[in-house]
Amino acid sequence: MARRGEGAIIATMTSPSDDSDPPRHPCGACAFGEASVWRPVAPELRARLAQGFRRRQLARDEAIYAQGAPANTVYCLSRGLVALRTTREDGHYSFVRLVRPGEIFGFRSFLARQPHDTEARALTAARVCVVAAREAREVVEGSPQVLGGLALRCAIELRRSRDLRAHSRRGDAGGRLLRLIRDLSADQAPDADGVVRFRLPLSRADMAAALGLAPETVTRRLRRLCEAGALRISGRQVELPAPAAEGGG
Amino acid sequence: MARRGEGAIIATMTSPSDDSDPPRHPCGACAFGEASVWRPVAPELRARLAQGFRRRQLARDEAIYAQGAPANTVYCLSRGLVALRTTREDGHYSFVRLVRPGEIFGFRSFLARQPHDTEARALTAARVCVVAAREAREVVEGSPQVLGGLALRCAIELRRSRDLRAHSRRGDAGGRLLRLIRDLSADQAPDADGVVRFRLPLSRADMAAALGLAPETVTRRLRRLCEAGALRISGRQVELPAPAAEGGG
DNA sequence: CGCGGGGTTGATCACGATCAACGCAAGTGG
DNA sequence: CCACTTGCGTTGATCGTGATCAACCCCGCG
Repeated sequence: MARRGEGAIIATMTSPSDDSDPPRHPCGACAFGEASVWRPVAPELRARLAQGFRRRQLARDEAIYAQGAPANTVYCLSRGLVALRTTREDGHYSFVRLVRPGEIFGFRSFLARQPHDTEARALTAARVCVVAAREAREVVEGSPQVLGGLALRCAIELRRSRDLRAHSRRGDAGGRLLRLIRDLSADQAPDADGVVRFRLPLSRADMAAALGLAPETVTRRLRRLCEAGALRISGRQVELPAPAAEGGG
Repeated sequence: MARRGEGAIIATMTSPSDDSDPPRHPCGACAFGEASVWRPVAPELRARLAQGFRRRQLARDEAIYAQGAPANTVYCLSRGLVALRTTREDGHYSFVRLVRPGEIFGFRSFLARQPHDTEARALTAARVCVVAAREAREVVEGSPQVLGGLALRCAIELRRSRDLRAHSRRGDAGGRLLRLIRDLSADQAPDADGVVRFRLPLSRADMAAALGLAPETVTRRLRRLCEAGALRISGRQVELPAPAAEGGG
């Protein structure tokens, strides 16, 4: 439950317990059964929830919903990574949020009853649990605890967003970039030698958008980070050496 | 109900209807009775809400709660302006949010059941409605609609925060600064000649923190804006000429 | 009178944006 | 199999911007 580093670009939710969790309600089948927003669902609503529930397998780069689309579903990511982006009329796009396993998305539009203001797209092969808005509303209206959980997630997300904004200027681009990559590697288990090797789920343009930089700057800073020995990167392939226990606090 | 400009630094909630609204429930006394989060309070809970309810008059620069303080209250601003700021260990502080009349604050910590991560301070003489967390929780647990309203506010705030982050880099510092000042003047009625005259509620340092700039840059850009005729400013006193109907769509 | 905080000004400089060109790999179609 | 295209990433050159450090000013205040 330890709070992640002050300036963490991306924070994790609770860690998945085990996949062997018995599927007691629709969402119980995923690893986040206990932590699911739908968890304390009233028995009489369980069937209703099951009705609006379905699971979806996503290929890398597959779209989940488009910007401006009506928000008639709430999503929970059980595997993989999902990016939330917005494109504006002038063509500029920004990286709104990275969704990690166990997190829900699409709920902001669901709560506000507005069309999605972001586009959701799988960054890797992924699996999402989908709950139709109609059933979701019934469940939410029937069980205040679920609504409370939703509100809590929203509050958490709000804090994260604020932290992001506050820290978006802190330090130089290199430091922020390194932090972003470290955060992206958080799910990856280190190799035997302590080095974390993984495929970067974000393009240079994505990283640039996430950090408020130009793609060229990302390239250059990455190279400087390489030269400084902070990491090795070739294309999307990253090697992140053990952080040498520098995380004091 | 028209949505504010895309890049509005600060968005307004609903406009106050009238002060003559009969005080049907504790919050009915303020101008936002109809729009209050506590509004659809169940009759049996009204007394409970009244118990935890009180009103507070604030002088300019008076603190409402400190960063790190336990979040045992939820606030609704009925008059004046309030600033939410965070200070970090290294001394740097950031301007998290400006609270306008009709908006609630302190609810994020209330929802997350965490101590306040921001400090709240009145920027002008202000009046807040305070609801004790204990009673607030009872009301929220007893009436899902109130919780729903709270969640909605949270969702709105989340969107605002995201927009802020996405736009925080857009355009040059001068443009963002002018937009900030225009937003700050939104409550002010224009003079007979169409010029809006008001006292700036933010210090240079606050504006800098809100925009991610250095105070010196704020000073310089303000002067350039003056020279360009976009506004007149002397100390905290601002004159904002009519925006020449440039607000297209 | 000295003090202190907020605000201003000046000089300097590193940083990152921008534009343009190029490399490279993965598709695509013949 | 090879030309062609397309998108992503890289490199280079240039330039404006805003951060930083330092000094100073102004004003209120004890």
